Amino acid sequence: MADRKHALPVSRKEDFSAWYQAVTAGADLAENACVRGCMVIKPYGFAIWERMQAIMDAKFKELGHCNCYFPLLIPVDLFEREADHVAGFAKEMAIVTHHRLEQRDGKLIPASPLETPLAIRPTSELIIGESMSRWIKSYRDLPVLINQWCNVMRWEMRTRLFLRTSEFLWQEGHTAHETEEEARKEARTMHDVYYWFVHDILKISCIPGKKPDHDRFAGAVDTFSIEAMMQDGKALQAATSHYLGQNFARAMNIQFQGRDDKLHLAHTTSWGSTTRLIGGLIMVHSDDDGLNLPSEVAPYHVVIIPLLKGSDRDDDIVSFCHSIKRAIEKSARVFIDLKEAEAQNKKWDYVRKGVPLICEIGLRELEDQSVSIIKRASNLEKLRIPLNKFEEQIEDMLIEHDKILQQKNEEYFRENTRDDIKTYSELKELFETENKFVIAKWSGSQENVNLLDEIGITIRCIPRQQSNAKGKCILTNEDADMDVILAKSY
RNA sequence: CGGGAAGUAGCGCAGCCUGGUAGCGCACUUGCUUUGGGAGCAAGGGGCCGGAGGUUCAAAUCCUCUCUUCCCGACCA
Repeated sequence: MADRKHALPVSRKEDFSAWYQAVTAGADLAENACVRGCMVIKPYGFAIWERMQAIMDAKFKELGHCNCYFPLLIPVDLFEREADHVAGFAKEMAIVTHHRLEQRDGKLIPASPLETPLAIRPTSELIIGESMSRWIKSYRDLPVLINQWCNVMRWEMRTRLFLRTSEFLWQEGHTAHETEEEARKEARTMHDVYYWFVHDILKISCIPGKKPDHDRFAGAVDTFSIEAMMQDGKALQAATSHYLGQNFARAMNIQFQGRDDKLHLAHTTSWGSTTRLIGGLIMVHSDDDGLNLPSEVAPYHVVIIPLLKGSDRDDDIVSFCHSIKRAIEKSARVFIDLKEAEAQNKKWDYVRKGVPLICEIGLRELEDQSVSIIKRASNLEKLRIPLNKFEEQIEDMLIEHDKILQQKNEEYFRENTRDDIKTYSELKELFETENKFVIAKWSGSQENVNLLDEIGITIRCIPRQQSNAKGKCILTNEDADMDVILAKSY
């Protein structure tokens, strides 16, 4: 099919970055807003986010978390309480300093300065901790397990739709526990939840692991992440969970009276995942025809396009489309596109939108009660089957769709992961021409970590799954037995 | 925030050097034709050329400032 015309004007191979933008625009997911660094998430893109939310939210609740909502604005002096935390976020903080506009010479000028400037939340550990400190008196009040779905703002220098925008949507879970063990278990559990979501739901091959010390969340004791490989070989951090120790409890005075009658600081965690996951989906599963969506998060599983010719059979064709919808809607989200437009153009639009199964229904299908199907994940392979078979097979077809996406990505992941790079010079040489995931040994020493900076590589994580084999550190050549993943990252 | 490029109709671009009433392709509207694979012909609609200032009789075009986007760095989910 190499000679087939593709649905996008630019391929992954030609220009990955332009391709990414073409997929995003072609699927009508989002666009740049008139505000610097911010995006407008359009209906189809937001529908994907809503699917993600629904799935994760149900899982969080199943695990005992409750949703709530905290203010967008955080008094700046709260940040003075946690030194590492401020250090991490200060540079990208947006601050509200005034509360009033006045008109001067036809221009609006901020007028009344605030006594205490307010930060637009970059994350909510502090303001949630402030509440927790009042909620928690006794060990009987623990654990506190909460989550919020909201927006946050980080003033990034360089932005890209979904991957890095000044404002983005996310969920942030915050929990407080009686013991370190319990809090560590929570951070680990949520790390598992994210792995499940990214791997099992989004069908993205990824590595769960711990961040090296120099790359932890600002104020955390341990940070865990999910590292996924994009189709240009770069790593994308897909979700993180943190064990915060007693750092935030100390800063915000989250104390409780324990079983021993004494006062103790709580152990807290936080964990988050963002609309960046959509960027990850795009860069993992899309191809030169556009987006490709795993069924769990696809707004529509099946789109039916009637082929109408302005004849007296048109009504019959449309009713047949409704029969098809009724036959399969128990097992699939179905949309009949009745918009007056060229059927061919609609077809290519839905190809770009990554709809798993696109059905074209005209006179022929009406005559013999069959369905013509284009399988998005199988290089637009076409087949025609009787409606009753379609009804029987729809679930299997979606499972097959997901399997194809998963297998393609697994294969790519496998082919682009190297475990044979043993020395820094080999590493340097490799990354001069290619982007790969490299599994190598690291001593854990901060010494020579700057060598990685020089070649634009980072230690993505210390994978949870360790080989336990002995070897030499790729940076210092000392004996080392810890495996790490090295890669370029987004 | 440093280095580079670009902003002209919804999208992609030409025009700018050498100032003189704003163009092309796609998309959109209408009509006719076509019709199982991203249609053809014809007629239309849509832009004070990113914004502000300056030079000039006259600015899309020259000058200054500014905003935004894209690419390469640094920073980050």
